[in-house]
Amino acid sequence: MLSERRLEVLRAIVQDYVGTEEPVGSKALTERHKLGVSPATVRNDMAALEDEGFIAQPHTSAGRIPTDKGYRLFVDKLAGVKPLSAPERRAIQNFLDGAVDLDDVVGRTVRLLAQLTRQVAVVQYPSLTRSTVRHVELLSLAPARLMLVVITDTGRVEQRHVDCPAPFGETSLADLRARLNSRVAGRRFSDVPQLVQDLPESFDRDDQGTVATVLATLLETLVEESEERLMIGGTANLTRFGHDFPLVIRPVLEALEEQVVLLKLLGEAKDPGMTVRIGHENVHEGLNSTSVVSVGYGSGGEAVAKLGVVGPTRMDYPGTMGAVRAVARYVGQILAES
Amino acid sequence: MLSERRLEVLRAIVQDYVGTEEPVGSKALTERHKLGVSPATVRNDMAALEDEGFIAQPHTSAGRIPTDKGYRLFVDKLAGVKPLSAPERRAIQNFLDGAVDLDDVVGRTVRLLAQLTRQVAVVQYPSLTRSTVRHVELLSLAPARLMLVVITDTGRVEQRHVDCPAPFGETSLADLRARLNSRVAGRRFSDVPQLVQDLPESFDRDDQGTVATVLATLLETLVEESEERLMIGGTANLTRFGHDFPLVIRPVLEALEEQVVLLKLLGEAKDPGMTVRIGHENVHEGLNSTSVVSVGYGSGGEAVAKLGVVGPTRMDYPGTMGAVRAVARYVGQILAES
DNA sequence: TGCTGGCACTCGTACGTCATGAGTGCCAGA
DNA sequence: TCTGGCACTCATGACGTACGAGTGCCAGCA
Repeated sequence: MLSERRLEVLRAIVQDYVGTEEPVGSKALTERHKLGVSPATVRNDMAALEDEGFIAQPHTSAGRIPTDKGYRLFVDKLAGVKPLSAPERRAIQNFLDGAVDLDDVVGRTVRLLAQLTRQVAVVQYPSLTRSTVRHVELLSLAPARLMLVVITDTGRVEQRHVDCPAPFGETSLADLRARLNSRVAGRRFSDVPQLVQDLPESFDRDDQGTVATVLATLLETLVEESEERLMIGGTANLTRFGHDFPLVIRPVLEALEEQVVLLKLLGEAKDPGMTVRIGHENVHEGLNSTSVVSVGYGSGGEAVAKLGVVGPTRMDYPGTMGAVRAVARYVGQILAES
Repeated sequence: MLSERRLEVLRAIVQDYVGTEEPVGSKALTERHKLGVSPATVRNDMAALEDEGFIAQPHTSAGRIPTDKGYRLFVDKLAGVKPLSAPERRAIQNFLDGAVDLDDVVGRTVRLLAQLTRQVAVVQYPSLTRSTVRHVELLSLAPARLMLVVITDTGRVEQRHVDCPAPFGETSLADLRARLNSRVAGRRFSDVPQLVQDLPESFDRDDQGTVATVLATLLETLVEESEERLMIGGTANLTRFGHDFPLVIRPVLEALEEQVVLLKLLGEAKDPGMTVRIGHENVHEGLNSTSVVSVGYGSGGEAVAKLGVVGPTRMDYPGTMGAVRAVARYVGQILAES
């Protein structure tokens, strides 16, 4: 087990390195922190920390930098979550309050998060499957062509075209619309498949095909992965990655463009609270030199989606975690109000 | 006026520089192109081209690179638009045909354009004001709370909450919905303000306030600039900008994050055909080292929005212009079908 | 047993020198 | 008007050197 002081040394190394972006040596450490011991002692501690794999040397005669394992220990044991200041909190609320619709909420959230953390922000739209149905609308575009619009309690709107196997009258349409809504409105999306299962049977034979097609389209919109959407922002902050950034930035940008990768990234987080993935803990290779801080958010007690930031492993973890948590809370509030 | 051969020299310089990313000298030029004259002659031509401001030297003993003015001449006089190959065209069509809704169409278009041009792609959603209304839907969320959903012929869906000054009954709601649709369905959005102007008068006094509020919200969604949306992609291609890219990439990423800047960029293009803005021709400073190729697209004869790419001034103009034009055409087709 | 000062050693960085060669401008001659 | 020749410029890369930050180790001390 590492002694109290060695942990203190690790904390000091992480803090200094995050601040300066440069390997930190024993002398500089004793000067900037009141460790109460000499550089020589710190050197011994550093050697021990290096043996354990918490820090590393870029090259022989340089200072130490934390490894992923070192950051992990720092996040788990040595640092808390830094709460935002009151003015910051007020700014968040003011900024989010002006949103007019869901796209606007998500867009503002992304910008806010990117600005607060000075990193790349990722915000997932509220999941359909974890939301409840507010309304299902059916419109006739042509005799055998319908438009299906689904609206959730979180303000999300999805629409699909439906090509009917046979012409579908206005009365049948009104009928289907009414019955559909009476069954699913207010219910959770995940329950919809069962709730509508036997619906076609109660229609005229002529209309059964169309009803079945409509329902099939409805269920299609709920398929996991294809129903997920997200928005990213603050990519300009990638330029703050460090000196070696030309090599690092490309795979990160590529990863950020693949929705699938990002969804996995956010989805991986099984913990209902905040999740921090550091460097190689990220499965995706392109993100091996980044850390991801993510958390669920929701209008009620339950999370309907996730949001987070992607930054260099050398990031201000307490501050970032504080900002992510605070933003998630306010977004949840906004959604609940709408 | 520049002689025929000097123009030929400029064309050769542009082509070589775009290919190699390195300043091109007189000797290399005569070797790679059949100009029929010696390097010394080419040197004289180059000196003339430099006097006219079409090319420049990074430093004394280096080759020449085209200036913005040089590229401009190249685009205007020396190069055509390179049509895509048949397989490429087929690939475009196949890829776009799979889209399920407008978001999907725009998303696919962005990815396609980024992939074809290997540059950053920007696609604007069909403008509301230039589309026609397919349907307006009103839903009751609470006694004094409505949701307004607007659907366009291009498949775009916008929704807004409406807080009513007084409770609004189901029958009034159905009434308003029907009257609203009979007036505006199939009409152009830009005509909507006049078409609904006198609508409140025909309602009971109790409901007039609510009707007015609904109409105000409807008109709000049509306000220019706030109604515009767009999607970008292919930012990973920014890493192909060149050696000096760390300095260049940041302002570009920042510009790309500001919708306003991008909308201006696309909107600036007054020409109904393709527009090319080279380097400093872009008003926004961050984009001074980029070129923007943009073009309008639409379901009918008229453009409902624009799309384009942002890349280094040193880009393959004929190829890029060909790809942009082809994609715009196919997107127009897809929208017309939906 | 743990801390400290001292000391030799490593090695990345900065700097100055120098040779190389690509590329130019200019000029005289065809 | 084009061409070959020639002197000149200057960025680039290789090489050697000095510097200094930082380390590991050891002997001495509490």
